[in-house]
Amino acid sequence: MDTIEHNNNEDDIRTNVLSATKGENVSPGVTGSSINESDVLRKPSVESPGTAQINKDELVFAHDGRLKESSVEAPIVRNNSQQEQHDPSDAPEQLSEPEGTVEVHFEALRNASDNNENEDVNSSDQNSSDHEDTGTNVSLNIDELPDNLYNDDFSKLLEFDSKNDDVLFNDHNILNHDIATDDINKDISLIDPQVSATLREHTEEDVDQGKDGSSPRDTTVNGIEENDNKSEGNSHSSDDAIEKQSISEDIEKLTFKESTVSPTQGTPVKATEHETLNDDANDASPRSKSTGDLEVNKDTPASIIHEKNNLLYPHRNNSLTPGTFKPHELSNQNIQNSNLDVNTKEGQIAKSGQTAPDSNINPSTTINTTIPEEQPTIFAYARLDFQSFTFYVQTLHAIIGRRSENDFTHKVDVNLGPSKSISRRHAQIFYNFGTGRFELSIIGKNGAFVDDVFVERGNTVPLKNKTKIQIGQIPFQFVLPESEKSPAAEKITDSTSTKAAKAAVKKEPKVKTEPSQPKKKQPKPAAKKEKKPAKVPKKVYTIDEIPVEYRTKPTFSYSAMLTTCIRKYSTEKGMSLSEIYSGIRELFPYYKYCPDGWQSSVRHNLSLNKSFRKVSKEGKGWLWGLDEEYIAERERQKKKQAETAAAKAQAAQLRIEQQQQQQKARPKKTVKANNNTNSNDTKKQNISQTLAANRARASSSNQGNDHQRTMKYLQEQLMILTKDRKGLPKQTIANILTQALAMTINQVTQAAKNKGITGNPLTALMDKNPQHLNLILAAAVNAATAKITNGKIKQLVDPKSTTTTTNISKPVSKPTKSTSKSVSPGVSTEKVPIVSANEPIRPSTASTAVPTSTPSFDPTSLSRFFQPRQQATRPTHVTTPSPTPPLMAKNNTSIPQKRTHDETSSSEGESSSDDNTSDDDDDEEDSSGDESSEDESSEDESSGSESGENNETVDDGDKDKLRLNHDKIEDDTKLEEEESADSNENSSSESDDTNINVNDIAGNKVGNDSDEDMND
DNA sequence: GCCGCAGTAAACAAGT
DNA sequence: CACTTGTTTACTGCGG
Repeated sequence: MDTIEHNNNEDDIRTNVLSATKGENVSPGVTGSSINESDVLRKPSVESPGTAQINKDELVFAHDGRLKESSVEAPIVRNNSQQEQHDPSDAPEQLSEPEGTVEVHFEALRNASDNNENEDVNSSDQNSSDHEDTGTNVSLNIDELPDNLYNDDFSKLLEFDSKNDDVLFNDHNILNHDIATDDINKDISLIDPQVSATLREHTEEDVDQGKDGSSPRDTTVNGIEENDNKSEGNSHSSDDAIEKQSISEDIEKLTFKESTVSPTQGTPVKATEHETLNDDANDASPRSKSTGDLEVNKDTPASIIHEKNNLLYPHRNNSLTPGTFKPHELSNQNIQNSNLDVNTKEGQIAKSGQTAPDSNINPSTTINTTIPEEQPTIFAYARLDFQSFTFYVQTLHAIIGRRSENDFTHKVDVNLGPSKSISRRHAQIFYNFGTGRFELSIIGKNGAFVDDVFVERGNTVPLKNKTKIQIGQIPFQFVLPESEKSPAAEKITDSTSTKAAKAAVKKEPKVKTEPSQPKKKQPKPAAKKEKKPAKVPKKVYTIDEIPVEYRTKPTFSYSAMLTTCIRKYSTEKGMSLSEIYSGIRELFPYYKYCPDGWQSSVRHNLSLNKSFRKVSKEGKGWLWGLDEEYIAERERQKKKQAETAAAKAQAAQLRIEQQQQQQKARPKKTVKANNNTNSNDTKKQNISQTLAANRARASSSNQGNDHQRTMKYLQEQLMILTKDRKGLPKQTIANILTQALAMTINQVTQAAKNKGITGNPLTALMDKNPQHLNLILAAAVNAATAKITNGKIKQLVDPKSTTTTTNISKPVSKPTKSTSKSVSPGVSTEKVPIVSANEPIRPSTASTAVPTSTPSFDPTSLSRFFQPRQQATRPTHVTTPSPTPPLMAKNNTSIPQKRTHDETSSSEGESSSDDNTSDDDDDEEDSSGDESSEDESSEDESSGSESGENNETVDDGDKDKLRLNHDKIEDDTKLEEEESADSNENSSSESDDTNINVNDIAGNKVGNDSDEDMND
């Protein structure tokens, strides 16, 4: 049951730790508890007691972010509690901090939001030193921020649709609403579909958070493994699952079709088996009716179930072959088709030939009322033998529960009758591809007995052949077809650990049932074997399971990630490999969901890259650290190169300009003597130099300026907005502001990102429609206030009163006017039309593109500003106020197959392009920049690449700044920009996680940004 | 087309 | 024996 994605011990353990104390209410982005990641990480061996680990199902993503396998055994079941969490209605609660703590630990938030795992962490424990410091050092990470504000208004504000552009830039709508947090989450549905989807995903993720850490093995209870993870991870409330499904229905369906398991493929099991297996062989008993109370769900429209299944279990390659049971006569097709019938028609035997829409896709559950002998074999994955009837599991997922007479929204596949002791959704049986077996997730609050062992709600246990289950007063037995018991099957399952097994799993895990007993009689032995296979390859996540923002591979190079990770989490002694893995997962949740393989790259990088060194030895492995000197040195070199390049370029530019002037002066004269011969060369030179210069300039000055300017503006506005503090203490205010700022940044950027908008939306918005930005800020402040004050104060500011007070001083250097032209050459040239989800919005582009502040804002202009770069280059697009630029729409559409270089380059690379240095290097250096204070300070302006980074990660930088701001605020609530000289390294790594926050990471070059911010 | 860099994969060895 | 860790090598793709 332990299908936990990371089999790896330490990692898992850590993650477990993180997820362990998952609070009951895990709010996607907001977590009251603060977690010290580093601490968490450091506790390698801490086992999460009783933590429910979530088992995520398998969705395979290629390392590059492509979806490799669609197969999803949907871990549909999850704890109710979790479900509740997901429930939008709960959201308000989520907002409030559990502990009523006024202080918001951003770190925790980050963890929570980014890594759901963190949420799990006990708030109390987790508030570790780092966070405690937060009082002053409030670090904002984008990640920390709740991905979504539970506030209609807010979400509205963030809608970037073409149609939303207006909204975004026009206040009126917003003003009409109360930003009271009460409304929060009121209806996610109102939110942009994407957003809502995101929300759901987040929630789910939250639920799943623990999964990474999932302990390799499940705890075994009397031979029954309790897989909390699974239960949580796998078990999503069916409702949620459905929702998800509905969201991605189409996609899923497609996938599913590919992966469709045809019953025919299965090894037929002979009727005899069935009989043997089934003591009750008399399945024949009229199913539901026979039992009286028991009913096979007819209510549940089979179609729904089918769909669900399809969606949930779209295993392309993982084909689980149903075995055959003799009793019924159902041709394969019939069976398939019949499923629906069965479901729909109560008490009736499925009839062949009936075609349900989806019938061919998947076999569904069937109740067998007929006498076995009379009937030919039935193809089914498993069978539930009740006293008076038999339920054939022909789908990979079946819900067992009490059908509510009135409420038809609750659908159950197996109706256990009216007894109130049975929840409407009391349990789910589903096939876990990860573990290669059927599992039972207990959803009902009253739990269930499995093999005479009580299983509480939220737990998932493996189902072996003849596993006895009792729900309420109704006992039944889970029976696998004989084929499943076959040694072959066992082998497959057993060998999961091996590559072959993995491959097998991916391709065609035939009957991946548990290695149940070769002999039916002994289910227990099977259990034994199960343990071995316990190590499931890795959990494969369905797209739906993966939060949108984590579907794309981070643009950071491994070296950058490693640098960031080590900076953030490492102690003097260094970090172990497993810790590094965990750290990366924390920082870049993408790696929680993607298939393994990246670890190899990590190791490769550690070994190969001189930026990393072995610090000390621990056990069999080394503890890795950074070679700051090397990094600094490299950074310097890059800087130099960049500078020289910039200088060159500038010189060239000057020359050109002079030439032009001269030409103008004397138009007649063709070309200056200076270069007829070299004209071409010079041209080239000039162009390249110009580009370089522009880049350097743009990145360093413009971007930096924009960034700073934006942050400053936000700070100021926040300060203004919160003039009336309503008696809240400084600390609280600081926290609120921090959070609000982070929320704003996060939300805006996220929204822009979702819309495929590139550039720095914040800056653009600030320039274009500061009023709107203020509204967003106000909403964020209120949301943050409500959250931080636990709802005591719902509205700290009146959005209506927001006004733009400050003049936004734009750097002169910026190309103000034509957005298209203004775009820095370097940027413009970039190919990437599409912005990957991950791709941080480039501030630089946006900033540059952003026309100088214009008094009147054109709502439609938003699209212009945030157009993908390519478009940006094109004047036409820019000029045309197309409400919905085609490109923009991409958002979630799909998991980027690969992170395109564009993305990477665009987000990070763009800046780096100047240097040409590999991203990694840049990143590293950048990060290293933290190390070397000089670099940082200087870098801000000088290094184009870095600046680019900054730009890229506006959010990050913003966050950093936010943090700073908070500090400032706390101190005096003054906006003074003086920055205490921060010890770069220290601050980054230890004193404040803040410096090197996830945000930073997200922003690619953490170090620089943060440093800059700090310095600035 | 060459070169360098980065990413990926694989093989292999060593340690636990 | 299985797994992790670390190193090395080879290959590929991209960009300059």
